Amino acid sequence: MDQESAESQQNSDGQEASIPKFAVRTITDLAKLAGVSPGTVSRALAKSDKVNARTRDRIEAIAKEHNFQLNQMASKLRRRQTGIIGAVIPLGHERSQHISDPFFTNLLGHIADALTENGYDLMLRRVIPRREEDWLGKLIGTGLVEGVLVVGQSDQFNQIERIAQDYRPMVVWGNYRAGQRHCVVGVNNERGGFMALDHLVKSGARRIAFMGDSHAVEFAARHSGAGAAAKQHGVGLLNLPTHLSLTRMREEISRHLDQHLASIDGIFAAADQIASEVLRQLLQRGVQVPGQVQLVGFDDLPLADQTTPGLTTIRQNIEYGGHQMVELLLRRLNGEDTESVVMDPVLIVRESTRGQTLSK
Amino acid sequence: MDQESAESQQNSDGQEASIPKFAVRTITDLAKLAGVSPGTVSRALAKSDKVNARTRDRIEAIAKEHNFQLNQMASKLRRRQTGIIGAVIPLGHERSQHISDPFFTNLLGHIADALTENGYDLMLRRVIPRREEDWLGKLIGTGLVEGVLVVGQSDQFNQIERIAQDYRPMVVWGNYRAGQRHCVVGVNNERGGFMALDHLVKSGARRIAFMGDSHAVEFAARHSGAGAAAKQHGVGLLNLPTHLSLTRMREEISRHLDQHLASIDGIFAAADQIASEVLRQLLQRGVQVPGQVQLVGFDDLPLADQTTPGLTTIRQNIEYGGHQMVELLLRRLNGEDTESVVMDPVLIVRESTRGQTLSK
DNA sequence: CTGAAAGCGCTAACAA
DNA sequence: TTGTTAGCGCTTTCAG
Repeated sequence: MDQESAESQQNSDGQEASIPKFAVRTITDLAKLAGVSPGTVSRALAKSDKVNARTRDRIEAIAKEHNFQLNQMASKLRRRQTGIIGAVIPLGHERSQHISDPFFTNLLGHIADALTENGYDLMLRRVIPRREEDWLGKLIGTGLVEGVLVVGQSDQFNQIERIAQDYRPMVVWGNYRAGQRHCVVGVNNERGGFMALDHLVKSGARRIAFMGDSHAVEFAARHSGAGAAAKQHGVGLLNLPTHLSLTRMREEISRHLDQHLASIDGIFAAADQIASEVLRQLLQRGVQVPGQVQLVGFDDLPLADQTTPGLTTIRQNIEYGGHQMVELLLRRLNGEDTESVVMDPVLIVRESTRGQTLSK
Repeated sequence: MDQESAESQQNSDGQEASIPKFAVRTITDLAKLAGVSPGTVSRALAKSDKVNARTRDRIEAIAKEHNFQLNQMASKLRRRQTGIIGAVIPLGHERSQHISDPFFTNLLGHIADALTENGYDLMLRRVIPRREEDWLGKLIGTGLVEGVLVVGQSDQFNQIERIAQDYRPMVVWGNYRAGQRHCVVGVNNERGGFMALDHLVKSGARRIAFMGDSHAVEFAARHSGAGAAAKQHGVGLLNLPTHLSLTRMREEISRHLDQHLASIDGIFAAADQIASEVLRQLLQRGVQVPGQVQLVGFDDLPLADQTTPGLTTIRQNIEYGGHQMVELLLRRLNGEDTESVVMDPVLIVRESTRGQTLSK
């Protein structure tokens, strides 16, 4: 219908006074300008070698001049590849919707970088599993994403496992459980928990409390590992449930300390943020750390090195983990079948314990 | 060609033993099963009222049974709407690629929530402007995103301004400068800086240092506001450049303190993370806070309330800011032309200063 | 209320 | 090396 107006440089509506250049939005527009067919333009822009170098350069020049960019939607549809990876953070174990665990946001940063390096884009989604039943299936089934990275298992182990049965390109950050189906990257939480408690005992603590939220798989594993170590050493382990959201955490810790401070000399906090708040409340109460109570955290976030005294903690290599997740996903996208990666935790001794390094 | 095999339930390849149900991937497959045309299926799935309620229910049932989901790529292409918002964090002022300012990741969380509530998806991209020349244009021009949220201006004010000239659906977190073109949401940094310094002076400090990275627009504004307050009170303001990346920050602060500690009694750190590290190093050196040196931060991150002594700081309402950004973007997507939003900073007095509240 | 038909903008055979 | 053609899977007129 109005193709003939395409060539005309003048604009009769008189709106745009400046440079009435014909807007070149489609590959066909560009083809017309270059005097070639759309197919050739497509090949040129894809830097295909099946096109004359000279024409390619010419087309590229025109494209740049009009700063033309391919319509990704169309391209992706046709090629049946989206180049998009979905990252989803399930918030099942925290009612508070707005919690932002610095560990996860950190991990996400590394994931984003690794994906970008490999030419993929990242679609981020935070979901409250309770509200949306089939949160994973809904993300996957639409054909929008080529693969999925799940950041944290929350309390959704079974749901993830179910999806993994017939969906390959998925990698999960979390805890590995023997015989599981989905490909997971994470630290050996059980072992980390064991090390934390072992270190406390070897540093002289005898009446030790665990603080964390055992509804989340990873925390549960840390608790279980700590329990094993306690048993082995013949000491008890008091379980004091504590959530991650700051406001809840505060009052819970306060209550825990009110009730149990007198009878404990060691605390294993299942996350550094918890440890940091515990430390603060201990100091506020005039308790000596590590003099009266020794304290071990988990994660080795930057903040662990920022408190006074510095926090003894169990390190997870978050950067390595993020890159590992992406690499495994890429392999899976490629048809390979990858094993889970369980990283060894490392004990970092700072000043919140009396400094006995873990004897191997 | 092979349409006739569609109806057949048996699979001659003998691969899948379990439930050889015909895979229904396209709207056309579904249409066949339901005995209607693709168009009707499309309408039914879109819950259009131009379709018989009974047929709609039937189609929905079949869809659920085969858990069919629309191919988003195709749908988006056809409707010329992607439902995707791009969020981009420019990392221009930090060489270190892997910095993850907790303030921004926090903000991002709120943005993600607000977008989800409005049915949009979020595509996240972190860019190093130096490497990619036209980072904003490249994100916008592809038709992949319907709008863009820029999280932090970094040192890219001009680039953003350039794009804003002819691209409407963009909202930026950052500093407002009179007469600027792009729509920005942020706190009045100049004023915040003023308040911080004013508070230090009113609390008795006279020889005050500023620590921050003035290459970033927002920090520069905080510095400038602090300078104005200093001038008004007739005190000096020492500028001690300090970066955000932890390793650099550490040595810089250490050096600053080596050189200037003797001659200062107040520090305004342009971000809470800087303040927190300053505090740590001060305590380590046995300096009394606020006794010998008073300290004010900026942001009011959770960590500001976690240090001992607690950090006096300038609060930005990050949750409100995130929601505001999304709301403005939605309005712009709707054709409205929105003004920038400049929020008032709030002084939060804790223990790192001697506690004089800002006289109004 | 439903079906037929025409594309969204691009890519990939297949010919020339 | 280039042009032509046939769709990717969906939505949306336009008839009926």
